[in-house]
Amino acid sequence: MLDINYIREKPDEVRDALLKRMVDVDFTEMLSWDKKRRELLVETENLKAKRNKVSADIPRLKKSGQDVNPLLEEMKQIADLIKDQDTQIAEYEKKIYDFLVVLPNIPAKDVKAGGKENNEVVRVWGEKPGFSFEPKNHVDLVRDLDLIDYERGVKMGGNGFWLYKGKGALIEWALLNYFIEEHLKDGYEFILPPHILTWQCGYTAGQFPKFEDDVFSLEKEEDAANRQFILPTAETALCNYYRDEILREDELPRKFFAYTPCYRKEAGSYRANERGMIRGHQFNKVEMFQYTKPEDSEDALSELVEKAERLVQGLGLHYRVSKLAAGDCSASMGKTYDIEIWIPSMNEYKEVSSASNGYDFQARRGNIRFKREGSRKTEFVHTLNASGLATSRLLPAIVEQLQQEDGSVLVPEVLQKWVGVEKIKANK
RNA sequence: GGAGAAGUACCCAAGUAGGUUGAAGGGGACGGUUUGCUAAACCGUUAGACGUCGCAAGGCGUGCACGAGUUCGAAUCUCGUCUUCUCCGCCA
Repeated sequence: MLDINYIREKPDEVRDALLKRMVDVDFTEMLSWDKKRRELLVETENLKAKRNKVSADIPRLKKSGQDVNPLLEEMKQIADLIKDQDTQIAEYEKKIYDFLVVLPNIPAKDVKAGGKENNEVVRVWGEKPGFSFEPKNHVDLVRDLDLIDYERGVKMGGNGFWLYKGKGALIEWALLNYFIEEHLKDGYEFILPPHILTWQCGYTAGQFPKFEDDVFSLEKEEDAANRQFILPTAETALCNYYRDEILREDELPRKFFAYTPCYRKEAGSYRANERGMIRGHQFNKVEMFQYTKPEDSEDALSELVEKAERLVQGLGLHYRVSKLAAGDCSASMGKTYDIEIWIPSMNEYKEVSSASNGYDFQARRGNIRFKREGSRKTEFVHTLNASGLATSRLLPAIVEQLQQEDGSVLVPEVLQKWVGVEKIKANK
């Protein structure tokens, strides 16, 4: 949620910033509602002050034997007036809320305007593997090596699902263990959150109300706040850990990570070139999350990117880091770096981690604040998240980048203690 | 799923024939006195938060789980919701 005070003071600045995301917003009408609301509010609060005063007087006057009936009559009218104005105020508030709630975050100053095409590669690690033979794509590789079963996955879950088996399941599990081990080393706290969340969680994270159609919802409850859905990323859960709480300065930064499967509808995003495990309705991910003081969030973002990079480096896979243009950042985020892994058969880099600074956007929605030592004021914290990492695209990258001429695949050294072998060979 | 009970500030907890409760009292925390230091004792402070007006000092409004309602006036009465606990049922 954007700060209405900021919009009030610098509407043009906010407008220009959102234009970088190609979102054109005219605040004129909204600000007129805001003005009207505050005028009404002042009036109504004065009436309430009077009501409070008179209501306190009444028992006293009664005691002294005075006739209070005319006063009661007058107060009745004031009560009606208050009620009427409260309703009007609520209407304005609703309109303002509806207007603001769908607006995305303001991009950071150093983020480029425009969409995807303006993303900027800031770093490349390793090199594209050169093959002296005809390399296979991951769909064939995982089938030949018996790591993934697409057909039976679809039989069980329908289109968009697969299942891991044997060494495939072991590699997947090894990846998760590897991530967990690294995050623990860095002092992050391990969380296993609920996989079903209330609507409020999605709201805080900034996914709702705009992107409700992207998640799997459970049966609809009439009461919006109690509606539940299956989480699309652990960020949605971790972002709500401190919802409606006030932290002490010395509690920050807070660093968490969580493992959960991620469930997404991905409606309409199927493309022929995304067969295999590039995009499915369910994938595994370890997610990092930080709550920081405002002045620390830039450094925290660097830390998260670095951590995610180190994980990929540990696997020995070629990747690059892109700084996303404003329009390609997700709605809640003001700055995002993607770590993209090389998938040889697709001749493309695919995101395996997205590290973002949400600044105070989510904190405002979730009312997550902190208080500085010795200060009475509260301030919003900053929230950051980064995948560390998503696995469903790592397995394809591993098998494709590390495939050998004989059709086998090398197991990255860091995973060997869990997988139990150095190389996966076809059974046949 | 069924039946009961409960939800008051950091914690515990009083408070129902609606009206000086702008929520008692305790604990804790913080400050002070005493002390070589600590403890104890004693004295004092402690509703936070949000909104709004104001250059400011400060004023006003809202707040007793949440949301509606009744009333001139609600922690207190009515309705709905949520959460927790106990018991029963079902079940991995």
